[in-house]
Amino acid sequence: MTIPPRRPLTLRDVSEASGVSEMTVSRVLRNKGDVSEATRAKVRAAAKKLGYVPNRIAGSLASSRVNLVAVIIPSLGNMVFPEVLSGISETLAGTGLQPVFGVTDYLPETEERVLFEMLSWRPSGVIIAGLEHTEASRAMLMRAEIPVVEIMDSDGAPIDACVGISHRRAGREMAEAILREGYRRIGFLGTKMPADHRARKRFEGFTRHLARAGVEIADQEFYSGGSALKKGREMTEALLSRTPDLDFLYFSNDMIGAGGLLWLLEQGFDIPGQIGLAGFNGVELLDGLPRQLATMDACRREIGREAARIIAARCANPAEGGAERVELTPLIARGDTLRRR
Amino acid sequence: MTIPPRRPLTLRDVSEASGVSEMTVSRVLRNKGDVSEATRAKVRAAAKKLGYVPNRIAGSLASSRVNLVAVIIPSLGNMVFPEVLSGISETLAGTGLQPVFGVTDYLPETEERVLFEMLSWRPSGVIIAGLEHTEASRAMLMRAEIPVVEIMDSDGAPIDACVGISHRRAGREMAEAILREGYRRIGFLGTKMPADHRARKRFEGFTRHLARAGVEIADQEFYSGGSALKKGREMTEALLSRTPDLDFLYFSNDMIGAGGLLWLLEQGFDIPGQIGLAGFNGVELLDGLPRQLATMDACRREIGREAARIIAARCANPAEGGAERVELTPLIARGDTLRRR
DNA sequence: TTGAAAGCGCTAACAT
DNA sequence: ATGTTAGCGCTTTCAA
Repeated sequence: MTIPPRRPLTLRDVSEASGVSEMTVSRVLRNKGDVSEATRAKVRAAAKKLGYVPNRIAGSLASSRVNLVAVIIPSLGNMVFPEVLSGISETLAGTGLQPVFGVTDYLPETEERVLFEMLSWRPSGVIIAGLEHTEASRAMLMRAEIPVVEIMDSDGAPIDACVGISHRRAGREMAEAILREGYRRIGFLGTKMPADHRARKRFEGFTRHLARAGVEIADQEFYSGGSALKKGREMTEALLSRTPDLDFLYFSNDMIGAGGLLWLLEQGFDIPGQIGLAGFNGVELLDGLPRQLATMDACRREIGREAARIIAARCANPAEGGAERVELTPLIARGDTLRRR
Repeated sequence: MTIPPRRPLTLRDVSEASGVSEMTVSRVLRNKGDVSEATRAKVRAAAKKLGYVPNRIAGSLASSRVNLVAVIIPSLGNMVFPEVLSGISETLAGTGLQPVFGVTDYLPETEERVLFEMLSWRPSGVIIAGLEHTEASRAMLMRAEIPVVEIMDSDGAPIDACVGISHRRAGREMAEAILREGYRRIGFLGTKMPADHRARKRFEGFTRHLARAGVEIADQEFYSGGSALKKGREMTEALLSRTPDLDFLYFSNDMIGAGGLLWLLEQGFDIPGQIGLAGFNGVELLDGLPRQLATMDACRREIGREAARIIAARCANPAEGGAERVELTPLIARGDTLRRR
């Protein structure tokens, strides 16, 4: 019985154990170059027996190739980002590339720090949420000379590639749909998050279209922190007790929309006759509600997939392929809460 | 105006731009060793102006120190793991350590692959969900000579440290509480996931205690995939139409419990008189439901914090500190759905 | 307080 | 098909 070493194993250990040169061992373990079947078998056996785990730090330094893709998102707290991440993992799975996640909490300075931290590992690409970054962050991304895909949003000027939806347009289309159904006394419920640029843009697109039709938001309510479902209830109650004649509530996300819906149903409101509702995101959760909340699909998984596809393609062939711009089209799902006519 | 270089900047570039030796530049950027204030300033200015991002691959190879902590979890799809991750990030934030997440989809072979992948980056520690792993995974973890914390579960033999709750006990305590309230015709609703060992253990603890009291599960229903809220509804309906005399439903997670609760309320059931309900996890979402579902807090954030604390401590002082075992105590929250008496 | 030399564990490029 | 050599960009160690 051999005594297990106190230090991590190296190629040399496998080389000695198998009687094959380090270089050939390296080739076998990477499936690179021609190695006879006999040698491969010897090496594989030795590596397995020893429990050798290659040192990618050394490998990456030597080859100046890193199989990591940095993925930077604002939050894990709501269900929107996990789905984007799934789309990314799923698509990257077959490519040898590995996603590494970083979370910014919607703070630009944190984003900057996380980005610096990740770039210091010299990843093969970056997928980052949003188009708004600090000057320093933009500078880092531009200097990095690697594919960068900004996701979720297409209203603005991307650094490189971009996959997302237009939130201004999403807001506008929802406004159109609401007006078309004949609603006029419209309330808005959202988050108190100046740094959530996508929510802000939806709001802008929404109010702008209303204004064009001569309609103004009749009342609004904002929240931060806590259970979104509960906040949705509370805000809805507050809004309606202050402005009882509202005939429509536009929620900036489905979770608060669901809370509002539950509360209104309990109170015996006639939906969508007396009051209509809409949220945003198209989360799976809505399927289980007593009524189908109207919403707009944010194409989350699709965005993840596309972004990963772009990164993978650029990594496989760095020469070709310019800065792709993919604008996805989110469709309104009218559900049961947006059909007055 | 200088022409930006086509290759990533190195220490040497900063050295040349600042007129300070590479070694001293390295010291400044790491805040290590004594360097005069004047030199520091020169170096900092040069690094900032050039937009230098250190190469951690080279740094880690040279120092054989890596600031990464591998975090391996089964899924991001439900809200249980994101909260664990938050606890970890939060606690690691001040330590210079950086979490890197990997997802296994509840597949042992995927776990093995992800683990291998992560260990090849020579992380400073591993946090991994569960106590059940393949032989190869266990072997890798043991050879790695780094702190390993298995989380979420304490029913079993950990490889090294361990932070979690006893799911058998959680199941047993819920059974006790249900029986104590006088319920006897009990239905169980859960997931079709043989690899979800924690759900399995809760189920075992639950049925075992019932058996001791001479009670058997009257009926059960399992699901996989889809919106958990919706599945909760559907399963509840199916179960009650098959076995109408049930007086209690134990759901293996809060999301399906919430679905069941909503359906029962719509049908006009008297809760908790006619039928009682309980879930598991203590998710924030429950706060916004029309009634407070009884549940058991799985201490998710706390588990993340503790695990991170252990890793950080062991990294700071590798000598001392054996394999800590932390068993947290999940408390029953009776809510509105578990109080017949 | 600063610098020079050696080498971390691997792989590219070039032998053989 | 296999081996040899020379680094990758940084930090450790030792010297000045």
